[in-house]
Amino acid sequence: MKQSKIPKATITRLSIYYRQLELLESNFSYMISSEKLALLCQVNSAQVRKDLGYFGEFGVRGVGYNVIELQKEIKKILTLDREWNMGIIGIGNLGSALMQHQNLPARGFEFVAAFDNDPNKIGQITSTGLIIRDINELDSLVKELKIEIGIITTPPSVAQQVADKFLESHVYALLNFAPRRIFVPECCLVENIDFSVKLDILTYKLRKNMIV
Amino acid sequence: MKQSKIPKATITRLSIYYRQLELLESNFSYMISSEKLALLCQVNSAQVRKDLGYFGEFGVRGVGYNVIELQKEIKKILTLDREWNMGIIGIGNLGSALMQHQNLPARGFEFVAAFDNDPNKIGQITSTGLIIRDINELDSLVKELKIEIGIITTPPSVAQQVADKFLESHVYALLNFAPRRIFVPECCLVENIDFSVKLDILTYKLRKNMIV
DNA sequence: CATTGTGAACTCATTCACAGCG
DNA sequence: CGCTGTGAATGAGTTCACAATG
Repeated sequence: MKQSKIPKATITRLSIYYRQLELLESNFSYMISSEKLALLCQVNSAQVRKDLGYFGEFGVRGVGYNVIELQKEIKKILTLDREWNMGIIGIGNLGSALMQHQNLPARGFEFVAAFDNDPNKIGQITSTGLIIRDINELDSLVKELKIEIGIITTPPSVAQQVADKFLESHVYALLNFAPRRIFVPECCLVENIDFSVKLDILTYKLRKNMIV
Repeated sequence: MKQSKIPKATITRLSIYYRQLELLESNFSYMISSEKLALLCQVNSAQVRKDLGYFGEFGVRGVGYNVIELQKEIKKILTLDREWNMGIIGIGNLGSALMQHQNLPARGFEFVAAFDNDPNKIGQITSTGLIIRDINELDSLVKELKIEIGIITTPPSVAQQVADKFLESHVYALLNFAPRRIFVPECCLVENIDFSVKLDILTYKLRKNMIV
């Protein structure tokens, strides 16, 4: 393992390869070449080999990669070979939708606590059986439930405050769905998911491609 | 306008600048320097100037950019200066959450039709007042309502079929929330939003940063 | 002998550094 | 004088091309 400067895009692609491998396994594929996997994931085959090459030699020359073995390796690389406890703040439509997402628990991501600041919501039970808590309880629940990942599904106006709360409670990995950049110290990881940005990209390209 | 090879990331950032400018306007800021805007958007100031430079000269040397003017320019670049009609297929939790999203209509993105294949859902009214339609009605409604953007919020197993349906109906810009790559011809635009990929990135980095 | 693994070549993107200008 | 606009320098990421090999 020569962990020399791994492109961020490589990690994204590993995640995509992984899901494709799950699919291949469920179709009883035994081996796969970088060429075929690349085709399925819509990348270059050299890209697949290089991405994997950052972490080891997982293939057999002249043959390809064992589907199940490669899955296991990527699982290890991405640290998906364990459970991750997540807390979510902001139990609106989006937050509720995420909590009900079937795929997440299947992949080791578990919502263990839900928070909101709306007195009408606090105390209610989510469809997945969690009691909606007051944000003031965050600190104690993070400790008790070993929450390591924070999900922000609040309106943008309070996203920063919510991020600060997570930090105070020592949750240093955040997934931010609010369409606003949040500021965090060096030690904290943030990934943003902003679908209005994606819509903007579509409309830009639509005009540029002269489809419109 | 010298549209010579504009990085895709530039478009993403323009969208981010735009939202930041909206915020600045609501705070009654009149002018902003590339330095300050860069700080707010967490990028390099030369990056801001270069991104804008692809499309024109919008600033005043020695002074900066007029907040309202720059907004207008970016709006034009991203084609946000008009309405976009969207159809959505897959009215589960995520689909419902998206339709209720306040920000989208405010920015010109309107859900004008909702589709599902579940007979129990078809005919029901969404919280935003749309009748849930059978997917067979897609073709006629695309024409009638001038749908130009398709949103896919189905389970991954049917994402490809749904994409094909959109293509048959001449919807050539798709936003795919299903965690599966979809295959489309050259002429069609796809943007993927896959939050489990983002979670995988977080867990990878968590271990790498030795926070865990 | 088909396919991996990988240095080298290339392409794309970001940042520097400063001339140009209001 | 201060900040924009931009060519030039640097850096990052992808693809090529082929030697290595099960």
